[in-house]
Amino acid sequence: MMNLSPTQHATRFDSPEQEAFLNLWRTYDRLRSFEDELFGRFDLTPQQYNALRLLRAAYPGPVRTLTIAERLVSRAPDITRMIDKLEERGLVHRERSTADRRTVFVGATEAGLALLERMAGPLRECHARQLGHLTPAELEQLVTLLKAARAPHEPDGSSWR
Amino acid sequence: MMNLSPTQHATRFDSPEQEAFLNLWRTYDRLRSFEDELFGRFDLTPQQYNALRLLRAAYPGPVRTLTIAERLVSRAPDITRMIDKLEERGLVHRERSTADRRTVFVGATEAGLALLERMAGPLRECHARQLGHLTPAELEQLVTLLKAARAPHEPDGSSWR
DNA sequence: CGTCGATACTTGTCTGGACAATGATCGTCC
DNA sequence: GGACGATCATTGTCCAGACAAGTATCGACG
Repeated sequence: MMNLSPTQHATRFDSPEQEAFLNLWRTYDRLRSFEDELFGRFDLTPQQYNALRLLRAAYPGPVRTLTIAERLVSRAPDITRMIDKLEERGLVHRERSTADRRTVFVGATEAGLALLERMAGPLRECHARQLGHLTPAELEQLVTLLKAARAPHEPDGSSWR
Repeated sequence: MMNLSPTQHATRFDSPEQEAFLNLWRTYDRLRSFEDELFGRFDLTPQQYNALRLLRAAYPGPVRTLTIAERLVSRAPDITRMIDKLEERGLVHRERSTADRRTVFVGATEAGLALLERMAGPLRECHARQLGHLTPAELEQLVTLLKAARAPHEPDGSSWR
C-alpha cells in the first residue's frame, strides 16, 4: 500500500502550504528556545513578559484585562491566572473599575517596569543571537511575508494588523 | 520615568529582531489554531501527527525512538509518553532491539497509515485555508527566509537543514 | 423596577510540555 | 571479566495552556 520507499525523507511535504507551515513551526521552535532560557532566568513566561511590555506601553494608564488578552501574541484563555502570578510578585496591580464593576484594570507597578529595564540588555543580546545574522532587508521582508500570511486570520480590531 | 506616553502602542518594538520574532510567533499562533481544530477532530496533537508522518516516510522500516525525537518539529522531552498514546490506540507498534537492548524501534501500523489517509483530504483543505491566499512565489520566499532565520540554530545532523 | 440577554472575568479540571532523576544496557579500558 | 562512563529510554513531578461551566454585573426593554 502507498508504495513508499523506506528511504523517503520526512521533509517531503504534501503541499507547498504544508511546507511553509512546518517551516514556520520549526523556525519558531528553534528561535523560542533562546528566549525560554532568558525568560527562565527572570522567572517569566514569554507571555508574561509580553503582558508586562504591553502594560509598559500603556503606563501609567491601566488596561482592562480583556484588552490585554486580545493584544497578547498568543491566545490566552487563562489570562486571569497569568495576571494573578504577576500580581503575587508585585509586578502589576489590579483594581476593579467603579464605573463598571465587571471590568478590572491592570497596571504595571514600579517593580514591573524595573524588571523590564533589568531585562532589556540581556534581551537585546538574545535577539541578536536569534536573528542577528539576517540583514535589515531580510528582516523586513520576513516581517512583510509573515504579516501577509496571517492577514486573513486577524480579527477585525486586532492590534496586530 | 521612561517617559512613555499612555498612547504608545504595544506594537512598537525594541529592535527589528524583536519585531521579526514577535511577528513569527503571532503568525505561528494564528495559523496553528486551524490545525488544532482539525487535529482535535482526529484526537491527535500536531506533534503526534508529525510522528506518524515521519513513520510513514520510513515505512515499513522501524525508527528508533530518539531518531523520532530528533526529527520532530518541536523539541520533545516526553517522546516516550507521546508514543505510549499512539501505541495504546494501535497506530504504532514498538519492539525492543535485540542487537542493542537499550533502543526501541517504532513503526507505523496499518491502522496508523489508514488514519493518515483519512486525514489527508481535510488536512489539505486546512492548509488551503491557512495559506492558500499566498502565491507560490510568496510561499517559496517565505520558506527560504524562515530557513535562513533558523539556519545557525539547527544542530549538525538535523533533517531540517 | 424586574427580567433577560450580553459582557467580563473567574474557577474547575484535564492534558500536554519541561526538567530532572532513575534504570537498563552497552562499549571499552585496564 | 569487572568497573566505569556513556547512551537510550522511562518515570516522577510540576506548571502552563485549553476548554467549558459558573458568577457578578451591566444595559436595555417593557
